[in-house]
Amino acid sequence: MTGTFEKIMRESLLDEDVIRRFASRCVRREVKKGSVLVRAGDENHYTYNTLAGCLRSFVTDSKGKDHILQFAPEGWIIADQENQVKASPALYCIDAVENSHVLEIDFREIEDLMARYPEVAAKLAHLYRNRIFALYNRIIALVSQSAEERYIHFTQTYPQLSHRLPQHMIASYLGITPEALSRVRKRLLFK
Amino acid sequence: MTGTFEKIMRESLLDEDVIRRFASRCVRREVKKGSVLVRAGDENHYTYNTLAGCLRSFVTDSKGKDHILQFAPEGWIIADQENQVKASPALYCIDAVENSHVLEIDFREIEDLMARYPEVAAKLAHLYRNRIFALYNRIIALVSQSAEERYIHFTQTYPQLSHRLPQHMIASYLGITPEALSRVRKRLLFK
DNA sequence: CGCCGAGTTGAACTGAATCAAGAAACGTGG
DNA sequence: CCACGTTTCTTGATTCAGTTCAACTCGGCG
Repeated sequence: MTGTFEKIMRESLLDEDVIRRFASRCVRREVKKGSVLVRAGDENHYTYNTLAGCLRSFVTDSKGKDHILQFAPEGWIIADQENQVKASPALYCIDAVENSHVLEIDFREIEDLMARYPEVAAKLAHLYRNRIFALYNRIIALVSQSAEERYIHFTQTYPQLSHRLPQHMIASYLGITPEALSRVRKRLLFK
Repeated sequence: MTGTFEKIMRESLLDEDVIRRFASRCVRREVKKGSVLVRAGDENHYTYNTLAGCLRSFVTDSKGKDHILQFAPEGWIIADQENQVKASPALYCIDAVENSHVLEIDFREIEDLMARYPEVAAKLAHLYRNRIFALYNRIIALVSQSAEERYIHFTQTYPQLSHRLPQHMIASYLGITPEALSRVRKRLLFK
């Protein structure tokens, strides 16, 4: 199974040995469910590409409550890049929701790649842009929809994920409590 | 006053005549406060770069309520790019919050620029990435903070904007009602 | 078998929405 | 420059979605 960055590089028609050199600097890791890849507050230089399984990123707020920012099932890229760009400690935690295979990539390798091969940067720009669309949609959902509407929308958008993930994580992602989600689901049974 | 894209092209050391050609295809427009640049549901091919004044983008939800997604004061870029990438009608409206000077850029010009000059794409990738950070922070704020906390954070992050904008627009951006914001402000006076 | 995390259910509470009405600020035309 | 109508902002009363806290069930796993 080949990583997302490799795929992008290949689509950008980079030399095979450039790709190999990049790939050689990525570390394939097998991580157990629950293991932590990035801990908030620590220094962190890695971006992860899930090959199998599922990762997530989350923040812990001032009241000690967790909020899931993103899930990263197969093929997804997940990272707390903000701390890396700004050279500050990690803001988010990243851990494994399931036993997973991941590619661990040094952030500087990606920066280097973007600087050296702008065609890769162009592809990443499209990737980023799509992420922006998704985030705007999530913001709209948060400000305009009820918990029930957001849950329905989630199950429709990510039908596979909504079966794989524990309910309390979905609740956290949707910005509601596990109790509230439980009640929403109960209500939906009668519809 | 030169546009943001021009600045990026110049930083990317593109030929002066390429820059001029791009600039010649942008339309400088003077828009009155309240005038609508993009109407949801319409076809739309433009990205806007505010030179002076302030624009905003917003959605109208199923209950007829507006939600502001973004403000674009001087130097900012604003667009509903999702509809353009997907060749579907606009999802958002964009209008002028103040009398403004804007640069109207055909989306295809930008796509073209990115395809032809990957170094520009690389710069845009960084721009997009920063937008992603901001959006994540906004999501975290929405799920973890009270209306009061979000308002305080907004005034600290955008002190200039928080004075220029009408209160009900700030409320809309924060995802609360104007009444709620009015009460929050009253409460803050006693602190 | 016993434990522990996940999910459910109930009851009380609360932050913000809603609805309604009034006050203040604004700009537009005479 | 004033008068008017239109937004914008404020304040109060009520309602409601979702939180909180606590107790209980269930299923898996050592």
